[in-house]
Amino acid sequence: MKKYEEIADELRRRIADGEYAEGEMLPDQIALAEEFGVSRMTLKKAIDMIAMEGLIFRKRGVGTFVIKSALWNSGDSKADEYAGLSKQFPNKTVKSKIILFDILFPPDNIQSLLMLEDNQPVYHLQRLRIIDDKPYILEDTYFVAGLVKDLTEDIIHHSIYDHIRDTLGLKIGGAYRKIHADRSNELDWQELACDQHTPILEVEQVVYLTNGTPFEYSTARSRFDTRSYTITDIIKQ
Amino acid sequence: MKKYEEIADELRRRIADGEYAEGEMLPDQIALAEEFGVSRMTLKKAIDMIAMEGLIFRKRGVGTFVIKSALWNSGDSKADEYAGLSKQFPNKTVKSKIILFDILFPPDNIQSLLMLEDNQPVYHLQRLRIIDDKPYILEDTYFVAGLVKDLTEDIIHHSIYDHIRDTLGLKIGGAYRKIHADRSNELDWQELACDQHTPILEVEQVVYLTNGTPFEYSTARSRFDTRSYTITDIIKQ
DNA sequence: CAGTGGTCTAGACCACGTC
DNA sequence: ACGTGGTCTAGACCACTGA
Repeated sequence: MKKYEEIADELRRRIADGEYAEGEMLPDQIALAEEFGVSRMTLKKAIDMIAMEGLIFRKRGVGTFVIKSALWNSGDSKADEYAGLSKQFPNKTVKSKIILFDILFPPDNIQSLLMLEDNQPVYHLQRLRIIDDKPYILEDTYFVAGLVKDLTEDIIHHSIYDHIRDTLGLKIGGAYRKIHADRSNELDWQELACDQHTPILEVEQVVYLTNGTPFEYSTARSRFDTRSYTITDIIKQ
Repeated sequence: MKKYEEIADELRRRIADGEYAEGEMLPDQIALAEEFGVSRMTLKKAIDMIAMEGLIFRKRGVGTFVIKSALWNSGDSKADEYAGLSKQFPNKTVKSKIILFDILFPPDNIQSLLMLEDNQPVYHLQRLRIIDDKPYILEDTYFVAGLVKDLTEDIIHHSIYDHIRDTLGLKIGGAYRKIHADRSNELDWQELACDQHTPILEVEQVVYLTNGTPFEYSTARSRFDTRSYTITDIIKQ
């Protein structure tokens, strides 16, 4: 365990426990460095981390303070987003209905978004994700077949991301997302139990590996009254 | 100008100009530190910055590489989001129609989101933002009156965020956002030129100062076919 | 094994706010 | 003037990868 991570953990704990109360000033960096027995640079790295998380803020010439809104506290680790639905809802039953599973050469727009050549095939997968027996998300996904190998019927019924991460050993680097509202289409009516005038929330994304190679293009559609997308945005000053 | 910012700028330029091509390895940190005449710690800080922006990735024991998708390149600085519509569309005419402007004690849910006591009033402002003479966003905003002072008819016709930042000297720290799809309501029909069955994209947010004090709660509604919300998400490894 | 990036040090000086 | 956080150094050692 790196020293700055250990120190950051301890500082997070002190804030959560109220040892450093909201709005109050922390001890200065020199005092903290002495307390933890590290150099000031190392201590500052720990401080930088929890500042990025939005727990504290700093004023040069004044001090370091606990931020007032513990609102977006340490609870929701962003990594969950890529862990799959089963991890996001540990207390619910998550099932999948496979609507379509095929391998093919992608249409032009998708080929270009995934930066593919003409001879590179993709898996095309449509799944309805069902939570506690209610239809929740209608996924339409294209995976680059050369990267996301060995997709089987068994895997697509469970967590594809577990397979990508654990079996294939690929590392996810990030995603580009676009969130729309949309009119519902025939497939929505069938699968999401809605009618022609039900608004739909759609999350469209391209997901990349750490080296910048795109490996997935997908859209995820839900009824307007079952899902919303949340973001906490902290400005780097 | 800080040294690590200067170095980061230069490295960004080299990547943009193709001097370091996509997928290629950069010189190692010691060589770069010597070239720029700085210590390795300072050079690494510059490298860290552009890695967070998603331009490069690193493999310990191997090297530092230019990421393949220069897609989400340095173009779109996120700070724009808080600069107001007039800055986001510099080539278009941005107008505002004031629908409602009032000062009052907020309803309970908003009082709690803004962490206010019973005796703290808020401004309530409804504006239609018009771009190139087309209705675009219907804003419904509550400002904490104790923080966002001296709102006048003149200011609300132009940029409120300029007033907050420049005149009042407040520093924005971040925001918590929720993005929904919704059915349209009567006000939408009137102001956004749509009918009863037009889906609406709504961005609901609480905006905070750097010390964590919330100062704004707002919703921004648009027709589904005029706006979408984009995010680039880079995972810290 | 050589070469890479990651961590850490003990100190120095600077920029800023407050008194 | 003083105390705060921000930057920077010159060097050390470690962890990992690939030949």
